[in-house]
Amino acid sequence: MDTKSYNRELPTLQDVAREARVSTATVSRTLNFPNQVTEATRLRVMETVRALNYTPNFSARALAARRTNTYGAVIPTMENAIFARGLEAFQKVLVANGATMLVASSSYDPQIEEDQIRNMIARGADGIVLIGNDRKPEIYRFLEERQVPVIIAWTGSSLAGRSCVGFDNVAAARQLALKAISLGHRRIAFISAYTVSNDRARDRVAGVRAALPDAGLDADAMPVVETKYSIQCGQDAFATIMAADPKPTLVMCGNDVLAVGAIKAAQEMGLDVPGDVSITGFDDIELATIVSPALTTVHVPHRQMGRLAAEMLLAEVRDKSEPRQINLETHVVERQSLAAPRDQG
Amino acid sequence: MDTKSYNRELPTLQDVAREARVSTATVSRTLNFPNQVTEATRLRVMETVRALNYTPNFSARALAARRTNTYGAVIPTMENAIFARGLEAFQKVLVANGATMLVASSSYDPQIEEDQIRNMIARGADGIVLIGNDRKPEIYRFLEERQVPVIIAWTGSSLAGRSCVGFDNVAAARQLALKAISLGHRRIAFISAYTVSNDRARDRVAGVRAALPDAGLDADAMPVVETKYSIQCGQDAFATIMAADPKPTLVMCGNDVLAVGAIKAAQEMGLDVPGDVSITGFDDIELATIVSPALTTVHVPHRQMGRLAAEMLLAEVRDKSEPRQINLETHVVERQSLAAPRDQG
DNA sequence: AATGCAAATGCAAGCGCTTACATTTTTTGA
DNA sequence: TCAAAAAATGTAAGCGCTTGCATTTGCATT
Repeated sequence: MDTKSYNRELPTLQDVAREARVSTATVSRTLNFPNQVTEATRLRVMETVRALNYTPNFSARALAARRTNTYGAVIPTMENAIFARGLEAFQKVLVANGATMLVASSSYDPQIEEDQIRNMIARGADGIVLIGNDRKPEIYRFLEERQVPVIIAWTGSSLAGRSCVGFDNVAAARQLALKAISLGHRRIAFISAYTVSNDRARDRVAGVRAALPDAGLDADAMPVVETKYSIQCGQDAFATIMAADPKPTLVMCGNDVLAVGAIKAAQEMGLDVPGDVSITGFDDIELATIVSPALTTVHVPHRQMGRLAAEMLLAEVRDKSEPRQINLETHVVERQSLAAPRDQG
Repeated sequence: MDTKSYNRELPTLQDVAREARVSTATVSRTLNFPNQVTEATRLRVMETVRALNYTPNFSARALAARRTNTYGAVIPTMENAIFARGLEAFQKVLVANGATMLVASSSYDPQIEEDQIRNMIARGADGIVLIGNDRKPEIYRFLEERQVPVIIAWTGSSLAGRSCVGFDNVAAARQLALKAISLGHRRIAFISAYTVSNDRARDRVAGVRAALPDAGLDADAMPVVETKYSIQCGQDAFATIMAADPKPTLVMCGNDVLAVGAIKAAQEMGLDVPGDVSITGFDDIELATIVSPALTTVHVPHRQMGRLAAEMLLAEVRDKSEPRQINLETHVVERQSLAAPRDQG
């Protein structure tokens, strides 16, 4: 026998059992349900565990227990701080409960998202967090078939009694639009992320549209440019929008990243923000306070969503608790990028 | 028997084997080594797989094969875009190779980092990426014992022949400092992250110190304030530093986030940047171009590091390739926050 | 047609753990 | 003090897959 590789073999639960002179069942129980075991046994087993430097093999545990203690999150991108923070909070709760997080990003691509979801399930995720409602029904069917608890985040309402934790994108966008209207804005344009398979983006546009009739405006007349989420795209979209005549007095953006791009573009065009044109964002990430003028935007409770998503998931898996729908508050954060229009044409 | 739960049972490899009239070994081979199997068999098996909607159970696979096809990354924080981007690139390569990423963040806390590392290993990560060299020797011993390949990222040099992919923090910081010195700066202060158990932070300070003698300055005389990485902390640290007399003409920062805080603080104090005081960053994240004045900083190849880390890890695990040490280039990005000092006192 | 060899397939033993059920030990209370 | 109940422990059957080795099949060669 090869001594070297022999030495490399990791101790198993069997080894611990033999050494501690108990059965493997007792070792397992000591590790998983310490109070089902006499104190004397527990001490002896734990001592052996330490002595052998034993660590349980999670694959074996998962296979036997039919549970991985792993929870997945499939997010659109890690590059936007808003998701990064949600994740950080999500992870914190999981770790505090002895669970592990699996992360994957889909780059806003439905096909990649589907692959990632299936992959996570194949890897035995006990539960999963997804962003937004929009995806093929068969994915939901698949998830139900596998009986994997799902939490839809970033939206306050979901269909079919699915759990969700988020906020009302329509209402939030509407609220911001109403504020702008009350300041006197009448020519409003919108830079949105692509709305196909992105209900959050769609809802935000819809929210602004919903506010327009209050000011006697035609909701359908609002110019909307759709693009990808990036600063550069925001810049380009802004240029497109400002080519119109008459120009809008306010350009609302689907998120802060686009808004930062818009501000940059405006400044490059020699326009004063908010003097010549107002710009608003959505999310309230750190960027919003850094850019100059600071962004008037909607504050989204990212950390809270991450934390609650983890708690709900754990509750559903461990305590078999019922699905819940949590709708959090958002609020408009007023900074400098939105002001009354100079000419109220 | 409960029909419902019976129906819920997922098909196993056994089921596929029975249905396709082959042994389980053949199904396994069809899935893992398709070219070891006749085309006829392969087609029949794959057809059955589809018909039964079979998905392999990763825990069982991992247990039997002694490999999880999972790779871990333990990073200080997800909230800094620089790590988020590295991760995104890391994941992309893994996914393209049929592997999965496990992520954990340590909040710059060595104890949490250690726990996370052990946890990832317990979960059977086939390889792991860590940021920087600084950690207890026993962690490295543990990793060696388990024979888990490790890649140290964010630094171009590592001890004991360990793999690394990164850049020379000392040289990069020195280069930036030299540029500042050539502009005429003599009173330089530094805002650093805590340097305990953070070799990158230490190296950056050391790099600036190394540049000072060139200008006939005393390296040890440079004021250094250590703090946590956050905009707020950068602001506070800047205030502390500017309380000195004479004030520095240049405040260099350990990363862009701190630098943005410093710029904010300067502006709140009514100081013009770079007129009254120059400020530099490190990392070159998006923030650096958004803040006004835009940051002069060191560009760090985050995406490339993430990509290479994944490739190296896969190579070490799958092809048993030897550890490599990759030292990437960095370069100074000149923007507006660094200029010649007004008074060359 | 017989032979030899390589390729394809099958057999069955685990991988390291959990857990239903059986057995033993301890506790309880009359 | 002793039987019954409760608590602790043990037994052993898997969980769903991979893989070394044995067997069968197909094909080229003689």
